[in-house]
Amino acid sequence: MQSPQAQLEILKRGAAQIVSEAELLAKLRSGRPLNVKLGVDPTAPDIHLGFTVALTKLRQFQDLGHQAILIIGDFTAMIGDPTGRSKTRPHLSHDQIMQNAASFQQQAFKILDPQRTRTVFNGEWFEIMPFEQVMRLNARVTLQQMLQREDFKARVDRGEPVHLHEIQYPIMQGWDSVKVKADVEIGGTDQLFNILVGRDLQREEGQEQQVVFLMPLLEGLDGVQKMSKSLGNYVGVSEPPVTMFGKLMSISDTLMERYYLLLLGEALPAGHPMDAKKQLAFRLVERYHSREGAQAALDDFNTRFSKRDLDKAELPEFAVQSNASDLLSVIVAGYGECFQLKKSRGDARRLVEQGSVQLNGEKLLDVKASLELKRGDVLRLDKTRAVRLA
RNA sequence: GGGUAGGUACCGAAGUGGCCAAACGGGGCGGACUGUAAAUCCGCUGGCUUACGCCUUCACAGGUUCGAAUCCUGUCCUGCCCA
Repeated sequence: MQSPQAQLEILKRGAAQIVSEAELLAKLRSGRPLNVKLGVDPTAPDIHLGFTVALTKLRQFQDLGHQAILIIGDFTAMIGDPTGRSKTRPHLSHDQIMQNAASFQQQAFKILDPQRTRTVFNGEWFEIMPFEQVMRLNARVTLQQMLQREDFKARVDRGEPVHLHEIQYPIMQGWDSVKVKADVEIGGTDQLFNILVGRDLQREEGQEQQVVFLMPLLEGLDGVQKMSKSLGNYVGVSEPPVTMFGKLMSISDTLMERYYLLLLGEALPAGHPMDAKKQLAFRLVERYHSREGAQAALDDFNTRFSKRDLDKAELPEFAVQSNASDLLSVIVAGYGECFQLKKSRGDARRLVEQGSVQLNGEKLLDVKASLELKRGDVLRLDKTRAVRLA
């Protein structure tokens, strides 16, 4: 094992804030494996790259000999973390949450070392917690503290509702830390308050306090808001190689620099930005899939976009129904069957009229023109989607 | 519980009896230009329709009216002030 000082240097890389470094160093000096907690609410079945920033850091702790404690917030997910949210989260059923949790764990272990990971569900203690204890924990946090939080404050200022169950969230997250005797809790910078509550509760319970270990939040594909499923600006780790590659290629140059730092832990390489971007996409696809998958995605990207040669690209096969002879029906069916997208005939008409739809490279601008489709024809639907007729 | 202001399309927001499928902004999508980048310009953005037009929508349910997002009644939800 590396010296405490050396470990600290490695761990600090990429971190946004640590409360405090001195405490962390002291814990590292104890020589025992530290309990490093990372909590996640399985509100969605997929992990996206934003969350991998914290997971990657947790893995780093593991590699240094520490114990990861992955808390699956099956109970807290029903409340929904209000952090950074401008609205109350919708309620999820417990069944749905457990399904999400299962696929979540599978994906998390693409990054974590299962040998050094303990997974716990917080429903284990919250489902049976007596109300008396709930009250006692609530006595630890003041209304003023909650109102100072930017997310609640903004909602109050805008005259939007803040529900009481939402302000329970930090307390619950803090109690998780007590239950697992966390030495360190990793989270995004928006988790500062929640993690600090954990420290309070631990002290109250006579435990050693956890170190707050914050990672920067990763911006989503739009480059502005943080990556989140609900904003649709995410890259999921279980998305197919070609999709993942494509999404990464669409980011802006400035965002690419962030991704290099937070996802690869490196500086942006010199050279043409596009080459750097291809390299970024390649390496991330390789990490979550395979080298072959990454190579195939790169090749596909090159033929489809760099060479604009749709004819040689891998495209989904689409069998046109004999009764769907008009162009709009073909387009709508193509979106539905090959891309699971619901498009209306109006959407399809717009695409045609605006010159997005092409047959073998020729724009089809006339909605009502008679169609002569044959096997092997390439029908381009929009910038990123095309099908081959079967 | 009392008073009061509200609930409009993905979001914000105008509209207070017909000219409203509903201004405007954001977001999104498409085209041109590119490196599936950024910036810029143009177009589209409830459903069906080649089109005329038709259909469903302005919290929900009823009602008044030739005609309702707009008026009335009830219900649900939210902010603010008072308790």
